[in-house]
Amino acid sequence: MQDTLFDFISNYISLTEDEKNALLSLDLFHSVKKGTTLLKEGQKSQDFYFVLKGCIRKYYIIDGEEKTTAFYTEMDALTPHCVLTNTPSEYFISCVEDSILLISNSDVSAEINNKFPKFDIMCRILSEELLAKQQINFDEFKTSSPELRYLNLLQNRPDLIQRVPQHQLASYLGIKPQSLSRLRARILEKKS
Amino acid sequence: MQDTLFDFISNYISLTEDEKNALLSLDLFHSVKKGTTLLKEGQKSQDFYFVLKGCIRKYYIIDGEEKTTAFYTEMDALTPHCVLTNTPSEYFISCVEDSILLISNSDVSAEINNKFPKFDIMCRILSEELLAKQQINFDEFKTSSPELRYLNLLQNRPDLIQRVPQHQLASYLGIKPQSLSRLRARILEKKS
DNA sequence: TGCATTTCTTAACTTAAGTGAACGAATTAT
DNA sequence: ATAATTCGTTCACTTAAGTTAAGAAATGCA
Repeated sequence: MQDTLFDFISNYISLTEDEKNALLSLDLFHSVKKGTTLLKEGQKSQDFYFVLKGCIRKYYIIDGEEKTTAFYTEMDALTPHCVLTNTPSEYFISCVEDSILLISNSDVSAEINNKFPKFDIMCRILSEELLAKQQINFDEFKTSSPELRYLNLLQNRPDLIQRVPQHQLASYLGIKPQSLSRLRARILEKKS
Repeated sequence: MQDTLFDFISNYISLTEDEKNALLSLDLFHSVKKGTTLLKEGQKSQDFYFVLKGCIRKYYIIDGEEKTTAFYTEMDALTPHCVLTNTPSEYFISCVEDSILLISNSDVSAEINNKFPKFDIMCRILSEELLAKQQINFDEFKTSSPELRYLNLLQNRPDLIQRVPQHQLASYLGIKPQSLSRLRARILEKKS
């Protein structure tokens, strides 16, 4: 399981065995059951997450309705907005599948960065990469219709469509579950 | 005019007069006429922009249609994606109004960061802030209808509605100009 | 296992956005 | 200053998404 973590890290920096062991000794790995809520609206938290296995999602509740805005799967990192701003969270984070997560916080990561300055470098690259990805994603969403968004998802993250409930997918695409059903039927129609 | 720049910078780090003069001596300020294209699709570039006065926009051309995904006004910074990845740009950047811009590039900013390590700190805070803002923006867009997006814009960036052509605004909201006209008429109707 | 709940799909109807066209107003170019 | 283009709005019509409701399928729980 930790292999996923070290694979990920090796994309950015290289670690000695000692460093790897130091990381593992921090005991940051957690098994989380499907359906568990990791962060609630209104709650303050210092924790950020790295998905080793499974899937977590971020969602708002607006007028009593869940609006899912992101899914995080293997090798995705999530730092909630409230951690950065130290304000109550505006959204929820919960587990879509039984998952194994690395859960850390500012204190721990400050300690790590202290011991291994390399990590600072990785964090910088990571956040730069993330910003770039985020912008492209945003642009893609803005410039596409719901149907195109679905087709893009089918291309880029086909696994999501299998592992995530339809009604969560629908709100992720910016539409209602009924519209997603219809849209899929429409696409099948066209193919034949 | 440079006051805008120093006001901005003072939010992050403090500069001595010497440092300010060193910055000014680099001659990074440019006057750009309305309608000027700063970056074209397919083009590679190392330049990034900081808006001192005026407004620039980022847009894609998809199926022959302009899709505006962002407006940058006073105190906004824009680093095109192609600068980060050193790939041909997927979008255009052009001037909405006569503007005064700070235009810099990796070489110059490496030089600045070398002379004034402070700047590195500012850049890190900036990109962290930007990422956070970007995420909130994205979520807001995803969870809103075109009408709500327009009303939010009216709240948060009322100036944009005045200074930007309606058809560019429309595509920024993810709809056609005709729909924006209708939507505005609908809102006026409701008010009365 | 069986019951209850949640989830997914289908359908009919409503509402809002897309499309194509027309026309006046504003802007730009000559 | 005038002609030409671009821009914004309106309209009629089409298409797609929202809404409400119902039933089937899957899931969770006792």
